[in-house]
Amino acid sequence: MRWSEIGEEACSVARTVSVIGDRWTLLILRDGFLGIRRFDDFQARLGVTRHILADRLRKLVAAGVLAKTRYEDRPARYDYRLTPKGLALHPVLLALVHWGDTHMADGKGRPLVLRHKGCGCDFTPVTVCSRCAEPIAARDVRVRPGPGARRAV
Amino acid sequence: MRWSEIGEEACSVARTVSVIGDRWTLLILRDGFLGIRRFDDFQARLGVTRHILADRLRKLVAAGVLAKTRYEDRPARYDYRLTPKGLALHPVLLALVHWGDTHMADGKGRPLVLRHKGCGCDFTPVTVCSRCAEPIAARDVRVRPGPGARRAV
DNA sequence: CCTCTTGAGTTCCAAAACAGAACTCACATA
DNA sequence: TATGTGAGTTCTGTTTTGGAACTCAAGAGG
Repeated sequence: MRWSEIGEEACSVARTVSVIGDRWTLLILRDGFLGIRRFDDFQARLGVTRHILADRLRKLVAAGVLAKTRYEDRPARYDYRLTPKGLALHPVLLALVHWGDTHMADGKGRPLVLRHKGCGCDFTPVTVCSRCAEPIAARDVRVRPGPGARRAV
Repeated sequence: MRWSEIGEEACSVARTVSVIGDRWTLLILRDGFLGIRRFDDFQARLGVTRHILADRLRKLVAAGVLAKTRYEDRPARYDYRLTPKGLALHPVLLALVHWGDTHMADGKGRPLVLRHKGCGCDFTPVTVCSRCAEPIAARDVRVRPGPGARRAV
């Protein structure tokens, strides 16, 4: 199967992966959430080649995750900022950060500390059930085919 | 920068991406959470070429996300199952599924429905603050360098 | 005994993606 | 006129994929 085909699968993970399932794309999003907007800033922070960066930004814009806006005329200058669809990826990034902090630590402590403005405390993200608000573990979830399924699980 | 170097960054996202930031790896994990364990089952479901699958499974085992166990002797047969470290990726997968359901839907409804055994209801995952239990939005989070940081954010 | 099947891979080749560096283009400043 | 900046594109050679066939060990069928 080709990369270009996986977005057509009847699976939300496959569709999501078709948009963000790339090392550079995930790092671009990380920097996007940290406030990076300009081409050269992404390039300098990521160390990605300019060619690949241009390609990934184009794809993220096409997917509606980033919006390219002209922030200056003469000379024309553009930046890339997260759309509402892009901002909705925040839980994904929080989950990645938390897993990395917990399972890929190097003994020097967390590279970043997250503070919740709502309560003023440093926090870690917790995934809970939308119905009962209890934390969810892998064993607590039963999966079954939904209306959009094409095959049995 | 090469793929092999990004795991050394002082960033939990980069370290996490160095392990799971690959289209096939994420789909392997998806199937792992759905109970797939054997080489040929992964291959048939994913449509990935066998040597890429062998490579990704090897890397996931090396990273401690999957464990390769002999489930039969004579002939020797092995399977791959999630370790506790791998099971800890569950929130990442839930976040990916939820984003795909919400933002990549094709109008046919959700491919999978998740039921929480704890309360017996179909649910969606919600990311909340570990301190105040309120849902977290991107705008509610302030990020600052932690003890493991190597540079200012 | 000989062939077929299953599970878990490995090997080979061509096609695609990538890294690194240099180059373009439009304007701005010294 | 020379230098710099932002946002890319082009060129070249190396890696990584995709696709298909092949290996190996053992059990099953005839």
